[in-house]
Amino acid sequence: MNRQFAFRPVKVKQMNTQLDDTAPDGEPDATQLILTDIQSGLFPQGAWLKQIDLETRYGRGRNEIRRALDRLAQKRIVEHVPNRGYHVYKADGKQADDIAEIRIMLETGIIPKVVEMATADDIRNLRALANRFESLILHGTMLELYEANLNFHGALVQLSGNGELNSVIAELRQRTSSAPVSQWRTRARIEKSSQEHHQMVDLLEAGKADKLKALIETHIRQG
Amino acid sequence: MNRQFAFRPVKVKQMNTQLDDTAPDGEPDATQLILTDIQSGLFPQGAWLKQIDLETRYGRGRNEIRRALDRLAQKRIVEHVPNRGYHVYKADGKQADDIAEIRIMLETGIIPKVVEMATADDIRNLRALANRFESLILHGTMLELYEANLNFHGALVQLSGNGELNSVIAELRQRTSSAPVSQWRTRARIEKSSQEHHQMVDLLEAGKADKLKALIETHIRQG
DNA sequence: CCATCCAAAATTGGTACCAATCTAGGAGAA
DNA sequence: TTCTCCTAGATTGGTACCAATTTTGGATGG
Repeated sequence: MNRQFAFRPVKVKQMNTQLDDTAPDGEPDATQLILTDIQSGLFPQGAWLKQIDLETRYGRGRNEIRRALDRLAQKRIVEHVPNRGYHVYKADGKQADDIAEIRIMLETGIIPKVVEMATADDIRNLRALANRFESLILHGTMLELYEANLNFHGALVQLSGNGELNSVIAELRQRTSSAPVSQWRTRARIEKSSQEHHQMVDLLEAGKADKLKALIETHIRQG
Repeated sequence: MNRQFAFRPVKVKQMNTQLDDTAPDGEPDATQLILTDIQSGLFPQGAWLKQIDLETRYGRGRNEIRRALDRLAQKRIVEHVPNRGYHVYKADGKQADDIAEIRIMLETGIIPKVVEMATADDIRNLRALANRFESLILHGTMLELYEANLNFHGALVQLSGNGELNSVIAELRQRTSSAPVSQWRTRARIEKSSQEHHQMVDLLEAGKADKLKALIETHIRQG
């Protein structure tokens, strides 16, 4: 047969490029729902996640729950014990330090490139994100604060032009901050964080790479 | 009731701390099997992985195959298209560069600590691993070489004392090297790599952190 | 009173089946 | 012939069921 490429009406289908996909209907993936409930402190460290409970809570089939739990286990957010089930991972102190160390290496490592690449628009954008975090201290929930913080750091990382880095860092952050966000930090610490966000933008604008690196290091270490 | 902690014969059960678990019977997980077949080039880039084929090939139930494919999709080694199946991810050039960049940041970032921590035993061990790689150039398969290389770098990272770093780097490596190992590199490049392994051990023994960093950077970039 | 043992209930996890969807290939019209 | 439409086959993916394992709570014996 000759016509190897007949033209047919091709239905383009969206592929899953995201890590945690959302259904096109706006129905969020069960993985994300469970993760949020862990981060919000609803499921504390060590809690057992029973499949039936999750099934009824999120209104999903057993299958989707099982898949979600397996994914969270791969990300080491929950732990799987055969024939016993899944429970929320207990973050070790040493482990948290190790992960912070990795984040420091990555988030400071890209700073030279970030300083080089940042445009005036980028800096405006970062300022907006820093402001958003600041305003949420008073009027937002802890979860919103947590996400605003993620957005700020994510935007900074994005400037490096390294598309893979974001997913790697996001994954790392998910691993530690599964500690209840409710008692994330004290109010004083949060306000200090907010100030540091603004300082970071200032240092970036001034092009002071070394001082920015040092600030990020302390910022992550105390977080 | 008063006795909150009654002593019963406790059956200790092994938990899954590894990323890709192997069953206690020595039956390897389907995820690992498929991954190896991808890395060995049996399933080339873009190939569709049909569930029935995998089922018969590995002698596993449909369920385990599905779980394995989902895990590989989470790791971005395969891509999932709804109602069409899973196919081997096509590695982008830019993406490979980005991942190499991340590896450089991490593997050079820990060098100060590695230099500080390394004992004479550690150095002997590294030499042995470098020798093993060298000897496999002649008598080993490409897959064995690939794994020996992983072992060498893994041992080096291990010296940093950062337990999390290994899993992060291992995951990164899996993402790029899903390109067929068969045509991994030319013979000349492999021999150069082997030489560099030895040089790295030498520099580590001499305590020359900066030169070691530079060598690792070029080593990763050309790999 | 306390530890041990046993049976019932609950939970996990695998297998089989079936509906929804897509692809391949042939029949029919221009 | 060449394009379009349609049916048959293949594949994916969800649901339901059931076996294996564990936990719970009470009965039994020291």
